[in-house]
Amino acid sequence: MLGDRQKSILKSIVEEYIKTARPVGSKSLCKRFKVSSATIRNDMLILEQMGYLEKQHISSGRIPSEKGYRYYVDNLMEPKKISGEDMLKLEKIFQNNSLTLNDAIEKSLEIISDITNYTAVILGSASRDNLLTKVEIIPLNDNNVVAILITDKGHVENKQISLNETVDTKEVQKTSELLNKMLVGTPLDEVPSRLEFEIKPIIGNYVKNYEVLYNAFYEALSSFQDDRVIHWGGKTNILKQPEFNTVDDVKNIISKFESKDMVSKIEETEDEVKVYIGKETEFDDNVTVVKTKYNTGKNEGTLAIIGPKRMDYERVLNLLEYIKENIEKKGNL
Amino acid sequence: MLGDRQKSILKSIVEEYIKTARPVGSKSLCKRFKVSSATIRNDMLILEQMGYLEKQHISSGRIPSEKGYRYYVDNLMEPKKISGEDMLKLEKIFQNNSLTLNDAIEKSLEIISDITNYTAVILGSASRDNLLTKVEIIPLNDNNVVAILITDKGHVENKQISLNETVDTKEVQKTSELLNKMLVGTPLDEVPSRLEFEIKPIIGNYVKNYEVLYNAFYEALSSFQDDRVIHWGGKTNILKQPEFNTVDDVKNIISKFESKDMVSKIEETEDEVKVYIGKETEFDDNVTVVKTKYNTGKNEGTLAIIGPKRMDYERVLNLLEYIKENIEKKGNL
DNA sequence: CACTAGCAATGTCAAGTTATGAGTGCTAAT
DNA sequence: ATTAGCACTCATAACTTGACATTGCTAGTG
Repeated sequence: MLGDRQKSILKSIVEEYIKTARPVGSKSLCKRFKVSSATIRNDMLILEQMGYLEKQHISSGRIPSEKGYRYYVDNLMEPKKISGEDMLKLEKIFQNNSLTLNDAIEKSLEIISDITNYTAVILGSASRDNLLTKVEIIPLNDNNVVAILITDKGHVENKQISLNETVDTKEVQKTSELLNKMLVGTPLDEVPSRLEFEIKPIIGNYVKNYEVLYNAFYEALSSFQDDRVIHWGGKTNILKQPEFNTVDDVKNIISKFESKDMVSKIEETEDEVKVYIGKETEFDDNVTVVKTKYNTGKNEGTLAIIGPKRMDYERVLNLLEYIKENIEKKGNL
Repeated sequence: MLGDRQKSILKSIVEEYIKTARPVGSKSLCKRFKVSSATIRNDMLILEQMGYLEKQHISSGRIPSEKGYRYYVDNLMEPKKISGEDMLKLEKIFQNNSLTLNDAIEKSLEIISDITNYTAVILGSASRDNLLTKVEIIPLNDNNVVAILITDKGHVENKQISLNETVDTKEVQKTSELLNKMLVGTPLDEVPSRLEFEIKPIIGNYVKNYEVLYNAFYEALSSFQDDRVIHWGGKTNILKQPEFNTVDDVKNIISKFESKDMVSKIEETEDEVKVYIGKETEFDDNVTVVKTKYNTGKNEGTLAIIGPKRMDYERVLNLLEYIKENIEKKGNL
């Protein structure tokens, strides 16, 4: 479909635009291809007609379209090795055995956001993937207790509970034992339904005054559902990119970062490093998201890099690939 | 110092500017004061010379200076009662007894941010004010445990710990018991030093292989130090204000919201509702922060509203006052 | 047939121009 | 003490201009 030179021109334009953020004109490519600018222009025209390039206005140079970036990522870019400098910073983290996996993940993504100037996000594992390991109920004073849930991934959730009436500590204790006996091993997102259908019918047999306690716990344990650890690296880095040069663009992306459905839009289910460009992200048309699920057996979640569509794909893909591998290696020890 | 009409003119200008965000000209005040625009201008000139008013350029109307807002807040504004509508929304929260104090605080500040379109912040109590109530150590697998700290205010912190070598569960258990015996009742910020000077010298008597455990716990418990619960309401609300109409202003305030010393800049030590305008905030020259410490005996922290200097002071002050009172009433039950 | 030289056409951008309107400061009169 | 009147200043928006970059097209060339 595309001639060799056309592919090569597309590649050059994408890479030049990634570097400079300015539309690329035909003249600037003459030397590299040893043809006249008119020839380049002819090829550019074809590339534009096929949807790989765009113009900002009739007499501007060309910039890659989303289709163009996609073609570049899928067919043209050449994997570069991670630079020695970058490698050094990351190796330090993964060779430090006293860091927990979570700490290593957070630190490495912070480094990526630092060296790339993009924004990095880590989403902890979804509640459906966490099995309840222990429920702890700790009394604070007459009316208040703290409920703590610990999951098999080491994730901890807590919620303070206010009991309308003073309840005997022993009853609280019994409830706690019952919950542990019945709920350990349950995926976090099934806790509410098991509370309702398995605990509720029998709790009266064990615990006096059970209604107060049951209601309080039901509300507390249900509220964990959509809680999710989010860790940001370089949250405002993306604002440094020249594409965010209007007030509206900046406000818009910041609002999206703070919005409630950000988690669901960013979460990745695929096991490899994937690239989503512009509309493909379903998050924001102006950005590219490179992301992957990591899974160490004990622990899983999503790693994501958010940057402009004009992203340094070769570099970011390799960095993320490298980190994913090292996380999974470390996690399997 | 200031004549009655001059005070009244200042009040009008502040209130008009709060409402419209546009400089106020002399003509627009003629009707209200039944004098000519020239007379108003003469007074404006005096107010400007005394530092209460400013001009954006030589032929613009006047806007209040920081000193002008300060004078308005201290001397001119008249406390308005909270509107019935606002009151209704807030009462619902404080009359719901099954909400914990923390939930009530969060919900009420979210409502304030909603109805005012400013940004609300809640800072949980500082670690120095939290006494350790319990340390829980929960094993996940051979190499990993979760350490959980519970404080008397119901605040929970947790940290996963990776042990380089496999350690006998019994030893972990003993360490946990020792930590509880020695540390319960300690303010959170004194935990590290007590670990070092009281636990370290004796832990060897109780626990085999204590070095691995001690080091891991030291690192984990020290990392809690500056952790602090921050809860935002309407974090991006402030961007809706017309004063944030350049890219730089938006980037600047967002960066400040994300910065590490945000907590220390916002924390309030005074027990009443206080107003900090512009430079007085020591946080950002373009904003006003209205804030107060709340203290229920069991629980304390800071409530803050961040908005433009052109803030609806009468309303915000009363809302915050109302919430503070209700929090403390509820907390003392 | 692939390539090229040349050129008119079209757009951005920055700088300069103009007209309009809002609002001030000052002065002389009441 | 207050006012009417006027010259003055400045922001803003609309328009103009010239410099520049780049394109699409056409007529040629090897």
